[in-house]
Amino acid sequence: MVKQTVTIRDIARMAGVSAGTVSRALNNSPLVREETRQKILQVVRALNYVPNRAAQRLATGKTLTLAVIVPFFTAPSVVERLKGVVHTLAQSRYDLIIHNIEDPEQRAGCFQTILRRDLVDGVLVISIAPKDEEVRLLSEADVPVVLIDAYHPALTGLLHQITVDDVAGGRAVTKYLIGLGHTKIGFVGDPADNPFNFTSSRDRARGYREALEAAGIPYRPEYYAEGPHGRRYARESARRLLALPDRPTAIFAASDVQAVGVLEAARELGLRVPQDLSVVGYDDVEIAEIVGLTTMRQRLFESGQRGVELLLRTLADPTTKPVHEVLPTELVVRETTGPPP
Amino acid sequence: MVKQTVTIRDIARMAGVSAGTVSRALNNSPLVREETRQKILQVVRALNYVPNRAAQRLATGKTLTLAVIVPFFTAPSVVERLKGVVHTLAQSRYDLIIHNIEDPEQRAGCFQTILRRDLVDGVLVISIAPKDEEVRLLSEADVPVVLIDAYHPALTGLLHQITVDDVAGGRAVTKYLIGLGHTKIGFVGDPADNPFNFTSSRDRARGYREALEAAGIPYRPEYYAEGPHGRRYARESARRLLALPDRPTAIFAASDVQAVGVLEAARELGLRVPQDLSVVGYDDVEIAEIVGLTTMRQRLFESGQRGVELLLRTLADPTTKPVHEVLPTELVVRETTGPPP
DNA sequence: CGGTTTAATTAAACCGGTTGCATTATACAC
DNA sequence: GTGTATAATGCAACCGGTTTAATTAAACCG
Repeated sequence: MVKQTVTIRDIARMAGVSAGTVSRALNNSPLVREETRQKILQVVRALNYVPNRAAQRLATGKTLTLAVIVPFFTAPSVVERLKGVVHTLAQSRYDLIIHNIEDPEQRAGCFQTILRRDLVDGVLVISIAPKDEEVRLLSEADVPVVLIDAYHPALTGLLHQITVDDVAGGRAVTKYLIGLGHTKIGFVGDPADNPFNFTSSRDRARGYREALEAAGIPYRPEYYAEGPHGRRYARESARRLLALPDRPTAIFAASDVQAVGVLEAARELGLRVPQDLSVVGYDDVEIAEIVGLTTMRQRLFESGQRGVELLLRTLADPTTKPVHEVLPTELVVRETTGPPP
Repeated sequence: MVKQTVTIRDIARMAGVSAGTVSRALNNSPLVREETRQKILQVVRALNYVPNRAAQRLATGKTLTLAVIVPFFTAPSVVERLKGVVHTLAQSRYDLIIHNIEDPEQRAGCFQTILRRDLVDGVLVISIAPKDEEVRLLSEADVPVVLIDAYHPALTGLLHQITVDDVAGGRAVTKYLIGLGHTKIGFVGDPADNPFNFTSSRDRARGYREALEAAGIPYRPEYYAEGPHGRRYARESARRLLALPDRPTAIFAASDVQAVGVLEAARELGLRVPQDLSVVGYDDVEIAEIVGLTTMRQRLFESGQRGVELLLRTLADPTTKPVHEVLPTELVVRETTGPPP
């Protein structure tokens, strides 16, 4: 065990006061005479004293640390949200510890250990929708939790939740394509049932079906393809769709990354975009602008930012009522969409 | 101050032993009879006891936490390295706290506070080359530090450093272009003198000049352009280069992101790639593959991974000699390069 | 000026673990 | 059986802050 170079008692001795007074002086207690405080601060500066974090935590029960649980390796949109979190937290005095979820099994253990008061003061969860059996764990956690891009109906009113209305977004994209004149519209997304319990693709697909129905266009199962997230799998899915005898004239991809896969498939097959095929993505991450992709913009960075704000507010005032905020989306039309051939 | 629900003394009482024995049992001390240990573990499980981290830290002087200092908002390559760090650390019992550097002023403060034993046990620094005045701070830090994609000659032998040979990389790219027959080769990069003290662009430019010289091609200052990192600025730089009366037939960009900017400029000007203009990037991040960019691949993820390994090794055995590892690079030829027109 | 409030300060008891040292239980040898 | 070495355990002192209660100093009042 290594002893600290300068402790509060050293400061106390040198300033000719007791440790308690030094502590109060540093924590801006009004119980210290201004003159005494100045003397103490002088010594503190002279010795370059910084209080021991572990001791503070033990004594106060506060950790001054927050945790973020994030599936870091899944999608660029997740990184963008994380950036929002990191940026906003930089202005506060909280430290941020990052817990990456690499595979589904880690989830349980992670939730179990993290949600304890002596480890962190609060938790942010990005893009991991709780399963039914995790609801109790989350609602009974003894630290405040904020879900970003994650949602469970049973948690409304218990936790802060920040989402977008993916069903409405999916509807809007599909309606836009229908408005262009398309009737043969395909969908490429993640498996509705996936180990991380990502719900966005599922919800966007629902909006897609609703919009078709509303326009009186029958839903054709052969136009719906799902596969693991990522460009490669999306490309394969798109290949299948585009190889159909009566192939779609437009494809709605559940994310920009997948839309790029669709574009690659189109290029392989010699289809011109948007003349032969229209493609729409979702998220508006940087790559969308680069490849000129029409997409549904989400406020990714802002979602992280907002999550931190809510968490900090709750920490400052634990009686804050948990809210469910729905961030807006916005269609960004670029060069991958046009009327059907 | 909130008291913990279950403490080590509760366990001790219920198991009919002393707190010290419980502590030893949980830390696998050989000083505990197997039978006693089992009895204790049983109680621990029954009460769902987890030791208080703050108390452990205070008592042992170990924090079980590492910090990573990273300019999160600058480039995708940085994110990729961070992923390597996060992934590798998941297998250890260390927590990772992330410190984002958003602007140059934060650097100093960040280094000052982080490098203290009672905050973290070790520090990783990604892509931030120390300035001369920071060298002392780093070498006198009372925790081990590993630099990833960052380097200072005065720190050799004092800290672990993981880099690539950017000068050699720049030379190789330029040589490759010369081999294709190009003699009019431009360079688009970051300012050699930038607030974050990023050195990679500067070094790659040096390699570029060396290769030109070695081939007997005179260096033309009007073929060299620098501007803030990012696609936009690179596009502007490229526009300038391509507007020259005797414009270059190839452009070497200091990063993939910048190479994409160059491609955009070429498209604007109606130049075909690679027939009219060859473009080479650096890093091989995901976007390079998507746009079919010829580039110099770096082992980004691996650099983070390796950094963690070295840090963990040093923590386990403080006598470990600090090394300077140079990771290899590899030219990946795709569709943006060809012989000059 | 003595008595009473009020303001500052100190002393000591926490917080919940770990660990050196003393002590007791157990094993072993003679 | 006693003596001695060894294995387990208990006790209490840490670690370095914060905070309550007790104490002292300063201010106020009639």
